[in-house]
Amino acid sequence: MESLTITTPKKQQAVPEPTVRRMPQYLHLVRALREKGDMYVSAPVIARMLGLDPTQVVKDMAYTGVSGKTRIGFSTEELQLALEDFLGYNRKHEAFLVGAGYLGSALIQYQGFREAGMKIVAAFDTDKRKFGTEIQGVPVFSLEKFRDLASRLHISIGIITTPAGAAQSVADLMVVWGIKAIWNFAPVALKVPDQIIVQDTHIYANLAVIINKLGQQKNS
Amino acid sequence: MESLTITTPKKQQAVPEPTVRRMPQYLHLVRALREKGDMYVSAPVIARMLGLDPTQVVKDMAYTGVSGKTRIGFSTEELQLALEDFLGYNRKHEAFLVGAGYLGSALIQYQGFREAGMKIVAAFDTDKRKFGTEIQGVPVFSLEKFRDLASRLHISIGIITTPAGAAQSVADLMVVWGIKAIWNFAPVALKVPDQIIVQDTHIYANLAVIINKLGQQKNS
DNA sequence: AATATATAAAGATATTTTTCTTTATTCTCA
DNA sequence: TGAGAATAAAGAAAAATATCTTTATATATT
Ligand SMILES: NC(=O)c1ccc[n+]([C@@H]2O[C@H](COP(=O)([O-])OP(=O)(O)OC[C@H]3O[C@@H](n4cnc5c(N)ncnc54)[C@H](O)[C@@H]3O)[C@@H](O)[C@H]2O)c1
Ligand SMILES: NC(=O)c1ccc[n+]([C@@H]2O[C@H](COP(=O)([O-])OP(=O)(O)OC[C@H]3O[C@@H](n4cnc5c(N)ncnc54)[C@H](O)[C@@H]3O)[C@@H](O)[C@H]2O)c1
Repeated sequence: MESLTITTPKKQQAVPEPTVRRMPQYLHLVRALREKGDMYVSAPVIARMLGLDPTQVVKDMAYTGVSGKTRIGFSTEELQLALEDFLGYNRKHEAFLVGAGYLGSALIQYQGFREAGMKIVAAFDTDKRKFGTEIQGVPVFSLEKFRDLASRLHISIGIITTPAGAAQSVADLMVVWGIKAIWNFAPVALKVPDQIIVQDTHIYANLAVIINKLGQQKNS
Repeated sequence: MESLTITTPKKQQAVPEPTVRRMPQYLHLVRALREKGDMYVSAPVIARMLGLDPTQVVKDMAYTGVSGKTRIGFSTEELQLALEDFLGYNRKHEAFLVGAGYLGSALIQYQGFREAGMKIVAAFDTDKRKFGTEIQGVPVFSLEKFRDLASRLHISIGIITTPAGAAQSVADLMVVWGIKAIWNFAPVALKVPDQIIVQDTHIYANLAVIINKLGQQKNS
């Protein structure tokens, strides 16, 4: 099978993940600068504001395709457009969220995602009392409805904010319904087919880092 | 100043951050295994269940101080205790949360943190309507009260879930009040003194990774 | 117009993290 | 009791990432 393909298809650029993770920060900053009226910004300035290494900023900027002017910096307008394009803020991805609890509600309500390329169009739960309700205009359905809706609409992202015990079965469902990427907030390792993108957001992990550093500081 | 110290103090072990971030996953798994009645678990088994490399699991386990038995694996009881100790789940850290909105409420309500070494003891906001209310038994105060309470209690962690615009000023306050670590959920880069630990949880970054991967998949 | 300077960009190096190899132990099963 | 097999542990190699260095360019200043 492998030997039949001419070469590995090679994703078009393969931007390093740490770079991708920094992109939203750049965009946030550049938007603020433009609102302030700044026409240009240099990599060293960006670096200082975000606490990064200047050359790293230059390297990251290279991935946006924007070329800076020596001694002037990058055009903020050009940068903003390039970053928005890079992050896919134009082509809107639609998402389903399963588990309309506290965290799920926070995500649904959050305006930021709308202008960030993702729109949560429906939520699902197993709690009867939530059926038919709305969270910021987003309807909450019974999980039974999921199949029907997902096949009709073109939903690419599935968000899991159910308790840990239910996460795997929800993921299995999402795979069946044709979801392309799963954004998982439950503290479990999901098992899904290779082609499905899984992004875990383990809030615990961040807490662990904090507590570990606190402990280190104490014993030094 | 530097030249006076014999050598760099060298934190006692300096566990790699990726290792620290995996520790909660291990603990979650080991707890589940113990409940199931398993007395031992081997690194390869853990690796398979969490989708990790077996030798990486072995290396991570080494940091807990637990020694495994050849052909048997690690004692689940020993592992659980060691992981809990490593993650500081025993010595309880107390935290203040500022910004009792949607996300803040979700964090406060979340039971998981209580058994994870951190207890949110009070929340603060600028919205008058929230003063005097409680979220799952955690009182919400005016931000004015912050100083007074923080100095009396021994609060080591400050959680910021305010809008981005208010985050820096809240961080400044936290520094003044003697907070040791800041857990920041607002999408901004905080400027604080060196000795203050800052952990950013930029939910945007995860979304960026998903959308980037979706885009790559499409163009391949 | 000439010079000094800040900058982008490309290349090289260093560091961190993961994966691969090897070795030795000890438990299981014949 | 002994051969075989699965494993932990330590070391080496590889990969990914971040930092440092150099070079060339364009711009503001004199
Ligand atoms: N709240 C936080 O701050 C936080 C932090 C870290 C991790 N998490 C994780 O996020 C997840 C949700 O946390 P939460 O605090 O919002 O919990 P929650 O109890 O408020 O919400 C869970 C929701 O999922 C629904 N649900 C349960 N089983 C379901 C199923 N099989 N299908 C569909 N819906 C189902 C419940 O009815 C409920 O509405 C948990 O896995 C938790 O570990 C939350
Ligand atoms: N909700 C999410 O899913 C999500 C996702 C990513 C990032 N965030 C970030 O988390 C933060 C909070 O988001 P949210 O959705 O909970 O917003 P929210 O509006 O629900 O909550 C913000 C709260 O902060 C309070 N506040 C405002 N200014 C304050 C100040 N100076 N001091 C103290 N309190 C103040 C408000 O009264 C409000 O209660 C934002 O910075 C947002 O960008 C949220």
